Order: sequence, then C-alpha cells, then structure tokens
Amino acid sequence: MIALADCNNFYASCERAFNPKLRNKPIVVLSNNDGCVIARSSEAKKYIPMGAPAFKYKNEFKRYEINVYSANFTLYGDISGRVMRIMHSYVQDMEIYSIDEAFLNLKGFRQPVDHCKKMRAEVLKATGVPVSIGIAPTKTLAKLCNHYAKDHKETGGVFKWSDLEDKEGYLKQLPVEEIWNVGRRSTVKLNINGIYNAYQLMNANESWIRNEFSITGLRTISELKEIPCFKLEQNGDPRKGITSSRSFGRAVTDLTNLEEAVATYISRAWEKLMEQKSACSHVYVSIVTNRHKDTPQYYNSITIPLTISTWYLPELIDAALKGLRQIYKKGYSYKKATTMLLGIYQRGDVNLSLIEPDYDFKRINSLMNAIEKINKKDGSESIKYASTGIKQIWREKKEMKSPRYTTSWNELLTVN
DNA sequence: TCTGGGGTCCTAGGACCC
DNA sequence: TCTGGGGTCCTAGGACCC
Repeated sequence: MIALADCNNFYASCERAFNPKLRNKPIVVLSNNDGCVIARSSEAKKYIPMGAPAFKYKNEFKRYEINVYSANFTLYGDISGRVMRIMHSYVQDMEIYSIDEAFLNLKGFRQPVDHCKKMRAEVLKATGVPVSIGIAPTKTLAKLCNHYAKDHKETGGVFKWSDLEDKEGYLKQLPVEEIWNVGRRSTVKLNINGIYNAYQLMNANESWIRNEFSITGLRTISELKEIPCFKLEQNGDPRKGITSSRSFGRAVTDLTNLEEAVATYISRAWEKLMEQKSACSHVYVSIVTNRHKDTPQYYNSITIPLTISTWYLPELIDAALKGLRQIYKKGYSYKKATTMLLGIYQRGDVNLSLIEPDYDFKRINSLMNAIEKINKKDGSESIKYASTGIKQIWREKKEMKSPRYTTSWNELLTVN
C-alpha cells in the first residue's frame, strides 16, 4: 500500500502560516521576476488561472482583493523540510517527490487511514500546512485518491482506494488528462483515438499503447489495474544535472552583463554541486531573446567539456564564459540565460587526469570548502568571484516578497 | 557484382512532472 | 514596461567497436 501526501496550495499555505490575516483570504504567489502565477489559495482559484501572466491580471488582483506575493523559495524550502521530517517520523520508507509531495510506504499498517489522519493532524498543528493524503495499491491510484481527498471535504483529507464503492463509475467520469503521466500531448492523441476517460484508457489495447506511448504508457494502464509498476524511489541519489537559469529583470544586450549573469548562475549551480559533494565534467550555457516580443529572435547553446572533472568554481566560470563568448551575437536583446553542470560524478569516482598530473585537488578542495562554509554562515554571495559583477543590472525583480521568517535572524516574525 | 551481425555509448529531442 | 525554474525518463539515430 502506498500513500501520496500532498500539501494543499503549498506556497500559499506557507504565506498564510505566518500571517493570520490571510486566513480565508485569496492569495497568489508569483514566479521569479513576478512573472506569472505559480500558486493560488482555494479562494483565488475562482478568479485566476494557473500560470496566468501577472501583468494581465492586475485588475483582478485589485478587484477581488487578492494578496499577491513574490516567490520566497527560502521560506518554502524550510517549511517543506519541516513537513517532510514529521511525515518521516510516521513511516520508515518514504520518497520525497517534490517540494510539497511525498510517497509513503504503508506496507504492514493495519489502519492506514487512521495512521495518516494522525500524521496529517500533527503536520497541520506544527507547521500550519494542510495536507491531503491518497492511499492505494499503486502510485498512479494514490495520486487519484489524493485528488479525491482534496475534492471531498467529508473524507477529512485522507482517502483510500478500497473505500471507493463505484470504482468503474469513478473511472468512467475521470478525463484521461487527470491521470498522472498523461500530459497535454498524450491527451490529444488519446482523444483522437476515441479515448476520453480513465476507464477507456485502462481497457485500451496494450500493444497499441506500447507503440504510441512507450513503456511509460503501458505502466500507467497497469497501475490503473492495481498492478504496481512505479516503485518507491530512494531519495539522496545525487542529481544527474544541475541547472541554474533565470530571466533578467530587464533586457540585456551587451556581453559584459551577460557574463556577469552567467558567472552568477554558475556560482549558484556550484553551491548545489558542493552540497551533494560531486564533481562535473561539462558546463552548458544558453542565451535566448524574449519570445513574447516582436523583435529579432536568437537562441543558441553550447556544451563545454572540462579537461578534468572538477568542483573548482573558477574553472567552471571560466568554461562557461568561454562558451558564452562563442555563442554571443551582437545586436539582440537577451531575456534569459541558462547554465547547467553536467556529467556529474561522485568525487571518489573522478579519474585523476593524466593530462594534468599537477592538478592540486587538496588545495582547491580546502578553498572551495572555505567559501561554501562562509556563504552558508553569512549568506549566499558573501564571498563571490568578481566576474559575477557588482551592479548586476540584470537582476530579477521581486517586489512583493514576504520575510524569510524561519531562516534569517533579521526577518523573524514579530509578535506584539 | 557482391557488402553481416551484434553490441555499447552518446546525444538530441520529446514528453512528462511539480 | 511586465509571460518561471528545475528536474526525470524514454527513444531514435549516429558513431564506434569486434
């Protein structure tokens, strides 16, 4: 038996947890740069669609007195950690699937619903975040039960597949696009072939599904039939690629500013590389103009191999800038840069290069550890490389950010 | 005129997720 | 004026090997 626990309107719930005035009030949270809506409280869902560009909905924000926040990922990440720790104290085995979701292994529990209700109550009390829980034999069905729990108040936030009386009826009224791993593309293809609901999908021809939707499609229909195909994954595996990308606060045309941004993004990616104690062998850079604008468009990317797998930041920045200069073209207004660290290895597995026998891993390691430590203590970018720039005119805008209540001494909640 | 069979690794692109 | 960011997995095709 597997449970999927999913925080309700997570980012909005985080904002609300520290601000009682927001209770029962509509809230939306905006993406970086205050670009589009990435979370809505239930009160806001009526008025604002998911992903809505913020500037197009200024009037609605005002008219319905919606509380608008810039994303505060430091806060959300910290709250997520607290929620996950509590849930982990209720089960041995758990897979953190995203910032606000986890699959729990409920094997062996006699009263899984009661157990989850207890867990749910503790999470709510300790963090203020409401969680919905779906329990089923497979991940796909647990996802569906989770939706069911969210949509039906009388469940108390916890719902089990085997308690559903008319399963066939339920699946027949469930559009295929609501099934986990059935996205936009597949929905169109399924609809063209006369498959509209979960029941039809479950009974579709398996070899046709295999051909059209690959092994993932086949697994999905098995999971609907209560045959588990997606296992509980182990957390803690190092990431296979680390991305840092950001839109600019304003368009950037000159190379110097792009260089600052790329050096800054690489530094962010390097922080994550350090956290998982890895080395990387390739650095990727791309730059792109604003596709929403009626101006000349340009996109290019490049992957630079490093002579030796490393976690030495100056070398990563160096490679990225080298790549950037190769793809940069004058005369365009750039909107966004993306950087990635690829070819990620655990440091123990790194081959000591025969080409550079003098590479001093000991020295760079202590230097990198020192920078990491200081930045952890005194804040990111306390120590940084000069190539990341001082003025940073390309920085994103965040005009409506809430305080980092739980991770910054200067921003603690004040109680009067 | 004739031109195998079986395998691995890498990459790009597509689709999906939150 | 203003339209997010960070991941995973699968597949097909090319390069290369014996």
